[in-house]
Amino acid sequence: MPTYSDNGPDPSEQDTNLPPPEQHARQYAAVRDAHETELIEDYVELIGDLLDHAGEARATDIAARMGVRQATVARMIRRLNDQGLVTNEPYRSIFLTERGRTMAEESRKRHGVVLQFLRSLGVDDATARIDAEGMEHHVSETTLGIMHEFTRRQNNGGD
Amino acid sequence: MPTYSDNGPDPSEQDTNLPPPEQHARQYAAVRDAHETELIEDYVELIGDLLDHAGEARATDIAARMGVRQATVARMIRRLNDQGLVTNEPYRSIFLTERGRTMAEESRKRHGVVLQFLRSLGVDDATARIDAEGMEHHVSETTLGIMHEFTRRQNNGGD
DNA sequence: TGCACAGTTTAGCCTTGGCTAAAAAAGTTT
DNA sequence: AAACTTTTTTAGCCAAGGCTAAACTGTGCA
Repeated sequence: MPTYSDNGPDPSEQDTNLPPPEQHARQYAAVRDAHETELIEDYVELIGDLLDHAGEARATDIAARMGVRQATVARMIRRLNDQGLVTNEPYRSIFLTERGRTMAEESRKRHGVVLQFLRSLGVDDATARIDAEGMEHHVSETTLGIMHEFTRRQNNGGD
Repeated sequence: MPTYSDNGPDPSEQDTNLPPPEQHARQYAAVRDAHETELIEDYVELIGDLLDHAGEARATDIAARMGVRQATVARMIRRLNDQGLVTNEPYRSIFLTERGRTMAEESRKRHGVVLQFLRSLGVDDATARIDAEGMEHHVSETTLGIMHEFTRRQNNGGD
């Protein structure tokens, strides 16, 4: 039976010491890597959501939902196109490529797991949505699995 | 006309519907805001840690631990100085101002709560450290409080 | 003392992701 | 069809945060 409280050696000591420099550097590098991809993922996820819910993804709607100007969106769309994540013909709606769809689906799933986890923890909906949006890109697969399991138990148990 | 934007409170539907555009935009805005401050906070936190543990904070050490070049650190130090977070004389070690110390302390605390929470959840130490580094800046006060409480219970209960 | 090396700083390049302003295309209304 | 509005695109500005290369300072050792 896996348990939640199976943490490592004496936690009271571990916080006060710094990790070795190389490990420390890898931690920050992981954060920087996440930053590089996360905006891309957010756009792709949003485009996927818009396609599903509204049937089309227009630059205006993306801009309104991202809270940025259309010019910013236009340039980002070009970048997504360059990276083979979307297809778009001038002055037409935007669609996801196969790769784009895969990314959108993964993002959506990941986002959902984090959001539900936060709700399961007892975080109110509005706060959970904001936090999930930011946390989503910094949660490893390992942690994501644990969050998923936690949520499942919480929902089964609290029935 | 699309109807997806005016969704009711029905909880089973909430995941599949998009939030209203303005709320959606505020979520992304919160993430962008966090990004603006988080690197600053990371530097200040690291400088505080180095001062505590090594007695001084040298640019070389900061660079090694952040995993960036010294030139990058040098410019960041200048920014921190401009913002009244550190004091530094040319070719000398770096120190925190009162404001810097406050920020470092808050960051350290926040970081600690998230890290311990992840450990309490059952995440292994190395993974927890990486995830905490990224998540730290995206966790609201509300959620932080809940995480803290969760950890406390877990540690008391699993004793 | 003087020289070499380590550490720091400066200068300047690149990409990203905001922005505004203005041009161009599409859509709507009269 | 012409005129007006909305949407999209393009051009160009700015700050942030990486980088390299080179200049400068300080320290330690022969």
